[in-house]
Amino acid sequence: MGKREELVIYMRYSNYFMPTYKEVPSEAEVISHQLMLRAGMIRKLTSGIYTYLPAGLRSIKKVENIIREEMNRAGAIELLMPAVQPGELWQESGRWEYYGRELLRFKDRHNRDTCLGPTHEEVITDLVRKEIQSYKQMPVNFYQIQTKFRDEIRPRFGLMRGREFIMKDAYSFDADEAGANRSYEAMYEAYSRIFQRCGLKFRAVEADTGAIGGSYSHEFMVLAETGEDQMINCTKCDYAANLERAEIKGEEGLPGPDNIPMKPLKKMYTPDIKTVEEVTSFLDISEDQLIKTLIVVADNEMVAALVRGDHELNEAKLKNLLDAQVIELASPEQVAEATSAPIGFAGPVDLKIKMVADLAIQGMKNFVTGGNRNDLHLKNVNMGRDFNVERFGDIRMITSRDSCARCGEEIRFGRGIEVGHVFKLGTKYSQALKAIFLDDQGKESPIIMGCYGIGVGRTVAAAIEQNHDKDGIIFPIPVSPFEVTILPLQMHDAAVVDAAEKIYKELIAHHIDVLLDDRDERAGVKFKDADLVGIPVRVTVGSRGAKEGQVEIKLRSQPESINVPIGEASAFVRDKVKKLYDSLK
RNA sequence: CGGGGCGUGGCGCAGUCUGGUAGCGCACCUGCUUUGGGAGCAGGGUGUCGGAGGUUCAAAUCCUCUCGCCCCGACCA
Repeated sequence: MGKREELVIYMRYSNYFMPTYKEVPSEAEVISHQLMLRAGMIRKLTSGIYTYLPAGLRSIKKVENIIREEMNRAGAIELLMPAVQPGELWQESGRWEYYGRELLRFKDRHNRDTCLGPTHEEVITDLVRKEIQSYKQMPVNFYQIQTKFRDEIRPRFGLMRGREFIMKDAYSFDADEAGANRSYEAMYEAYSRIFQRCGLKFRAVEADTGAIGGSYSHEFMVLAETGEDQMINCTKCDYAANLERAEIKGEEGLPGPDNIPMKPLKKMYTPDIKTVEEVTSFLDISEDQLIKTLIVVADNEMVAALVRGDHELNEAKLKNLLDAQVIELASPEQVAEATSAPIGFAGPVDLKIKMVADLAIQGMKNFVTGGNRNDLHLKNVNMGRDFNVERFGDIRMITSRDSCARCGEEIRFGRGIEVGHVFKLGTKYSQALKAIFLDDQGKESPIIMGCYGIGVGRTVAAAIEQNHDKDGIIFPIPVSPFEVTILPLQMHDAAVVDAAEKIYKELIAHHIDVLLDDRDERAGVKFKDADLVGIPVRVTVGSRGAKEGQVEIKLRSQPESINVPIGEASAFVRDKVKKLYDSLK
């Protein structure tokens, strides 16, 4: 940072703007949201849309700068794309229809379809197809830090899930698979460094690729109980995945022993018995002797998905297995149409639509299913004899009884906040938008892409979620709006004010971000605010100490404080600051 | 989009059922005292009761419509 002198005046609390709340605003549910409001970092304008107040903006900028440094170090090049985008491009990529209602669309004065960019694959690919023709121009990786807009169904948790938010997005372009993999690895490494430097406890987990599409991806999850995403990790090896993606591999996936004889099929009268619980208790069987038949609509085609009674369907996995764009559970009317029975009585026997089954079902014999007729279930149903499925696949949610898909050891469930996501996109967008290059043989191929996002505001929120106590935020120093705060407790005592000013000026001269709380407030108020905002290093200057030439230095993260002579305070503080940074390397 | 809830001073809320001059705490302003963990006393200002329409002698309160926000669900980086 340059121009330190200009900042000096702004770092006096009396000239600053950091309006704090004593009370918890009722609208805030999670701790990071409450604390950011209370600490005067953000204010809401409307649902999911926030103003970053000066202190909040400082934190945001700190994260942005860390991202910038690491992206640049990884060889990515910064640019800035427009927030407003022509619908035409989205129609060309096919996402105008598939992106859904989060894409905020409107018409300009010429009645042209227009949208606010929720992401920038289309725009960057359009740029690249116009500018890059040869393998010699690659690899290249462009990134930007920019405001995105996604018209979320339900914004919540402050900056954690806003509609308007700041995101770093990067897009890599390579001439071959090996290069694309290197680009991906470089971003994976950069992300690890970024979150490490932000002082976050995080984990990279394998993830589903979702609406953006593509072939391979990792999510960077900040570990937090209040996280919106569930994930699993192996207690032994380093396998970790989000719940949608978590693979299941076990002996149950193998065909069962052939020596269990098939019993004759039996019809069971089950009046108004619909749910798995009702059926199993009515027929006195365990849940794993039952097969659930779930009817879904995959790209307008009805498909039946079979999973064991005690298992849950994983729609993301099913979507991938079926290679579908959109998948949703069928409505009661659609279920009735497909099974000629109300919901609760669907079964695979004599079902006319496409059927796929979970791997866990392969070994099952003599199980119970719905009978495709009101109040009817079937007992002793067997695959092969009574019905056949088109294919088997891993289409269920992982459970705590499952073991690690890689090494077979125990897995653990946890929650996290997704702060970053890296995708290997492949050629999905380059093909759709015709971003073609000539290789060294003079042959045309689509460029191989990757895309890489980081939620900047979400990263700040996640840091707070992970670092706070009953008094407020305990900022990791790289993310804190200020590195140091000085509290002169008696503004009418010249010795106190002089000592505080002296230390303040010395720290400024040494390029430390310091906030001097020169308000004419009582000591308690200054302490409470300093704790609430979570500035990592606190210098307290009181009358008694000043008379003896001492000030008190305390870390926000530690309970104890230490007295230091006024003349040594600046050097002592700078050393503390350095150590706090060093601890995150 | 479905279900639930809430809109009363800057913030947190009471008052609404049972209509009758709009209140409390915090914050804010003035004065005095106080002064190392969100001070005390005294005085003061602060409201289109989300908006529109209706019922009524009279509406924050009852009725209709509408807007906004929050929570749960589906969905999603």
